[in-house]
Amino acid sequence: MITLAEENYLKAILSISLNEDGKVSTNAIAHEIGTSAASVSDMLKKLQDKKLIKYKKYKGVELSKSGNSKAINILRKHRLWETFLVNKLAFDWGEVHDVAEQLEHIKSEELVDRLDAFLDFPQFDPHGEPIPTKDGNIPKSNTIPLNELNTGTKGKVMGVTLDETAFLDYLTKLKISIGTEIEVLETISFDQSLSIKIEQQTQHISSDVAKHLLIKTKN
Amino acid sequence: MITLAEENYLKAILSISLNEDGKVSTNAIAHEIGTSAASVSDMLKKLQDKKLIKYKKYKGVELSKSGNSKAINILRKHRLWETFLVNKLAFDWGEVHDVAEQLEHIKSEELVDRLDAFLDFPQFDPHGEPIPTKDGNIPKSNTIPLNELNTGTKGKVMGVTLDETAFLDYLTKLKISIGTEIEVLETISFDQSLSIKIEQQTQHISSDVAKHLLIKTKN
DNA sequence: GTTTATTTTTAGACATGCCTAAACTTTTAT
DNA sequence: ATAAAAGTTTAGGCATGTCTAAAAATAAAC
Repeated sequence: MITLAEENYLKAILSISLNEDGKVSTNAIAHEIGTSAASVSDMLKKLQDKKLIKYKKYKGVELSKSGNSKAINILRKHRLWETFLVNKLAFDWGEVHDVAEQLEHIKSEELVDRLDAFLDFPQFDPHGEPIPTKDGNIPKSNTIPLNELNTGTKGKVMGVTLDETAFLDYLTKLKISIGTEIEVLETISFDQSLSIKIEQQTQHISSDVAKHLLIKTKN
Repeated sequence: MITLAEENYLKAILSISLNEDGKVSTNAIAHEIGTSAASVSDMLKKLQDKKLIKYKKYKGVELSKSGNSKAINILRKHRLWETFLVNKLAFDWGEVHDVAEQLEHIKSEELVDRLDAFLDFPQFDPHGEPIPTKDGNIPKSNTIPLNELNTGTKGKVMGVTLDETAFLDYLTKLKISIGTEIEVLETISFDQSLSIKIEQQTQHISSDVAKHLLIKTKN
């Protein structure tokens, strides 16, 4: 039986792996989970014993085959529940993360399958993030982060890659949501910040914000 | 913060209180939860410290005001989730209990409110059991257990008061579900078993089964 | 009203998952 | 190439919630 804490570690390792390549460091996991490096070391030993990760002391960690499929399944459940909360219960996209963090640990394959069907087998969650399929595939969408767009390019916001209330609330303030049309007016080479046009208005955003916005360009 | 284990103890105490009156014994709780009396004793001390129960050593236990409202809220969540699973996800009524046992611990008042609205504020769950309202009221239905009906009486099954797979599967086999019309043909005084008519068929059931079937008589 | 049986509580242990402080590796800088 | 810095692991502790075995309190039986 896998515990709640173990599931959270697997999810954290997957989440870090998706953003950067190579082995995942103890500190990165500690930062992601909000715990001490010592606690992470403890847990890595346990996950190693259960063959959920590949781990050599001081050398970082990666998910094993079974650990990866478990982690992807948690991600799948998280994103399906977020979709449910927004599409069926009319939650705001900034409000759903914490509840989905709890719901993702409910154990019932039947429940997930039926929820998936109830939602009409969505491919992307309310933030535009791909929902892994039952067999572990992660749908690809041909989008690129806003900060990689050339000046003058127009496109549509297809998703965000950060699921934090503060970030999502800021987007709401900027009148940015899924589907919003954006044009890159200027990129400041000094700090990679961007001037963009949203609904006839000019806004200026940092590269930190831009890199978490997934854009589909018109071509 | 209330822990998962504490919630389960409160729920168990409430559940026992609803079936029999007077203080709840340590053994009864141990039996309900499936743990040892020693563990129950330990936990009762903790619940006492948190003022969730009224407890004197060796003298049994009852819920405090705040403990009662917390327990009723868990019951409310359990029954709302069961309703969701059956009405929206098309689960069978015998399959939902274990999943609802997990879902009932999700912490979000907003979620419960929205779920309630999404389900159109149901008063009874799929087993016919009353769903406590947000303010803690438990709706009454004018039903009586089948074993208390007089011979010759006709009525309709409005609910069951036992949420066990084996019991619910047996009912399915007898073709008994919510709404089924039943007539009491004969009661055997020796063992209180009953002959009943269901959909033109005569069946014989034990008093153990009959007492868990809630009937609304035609009058 | 004792004695016996039952129920309940305490005592001592154990697993999980977290912590801080100290020790040990690896990496970086000079 | 060695010293300093950064990262990681171990050691020892603590809280939660469980267990078994033994002690204490209550209830039942004679």
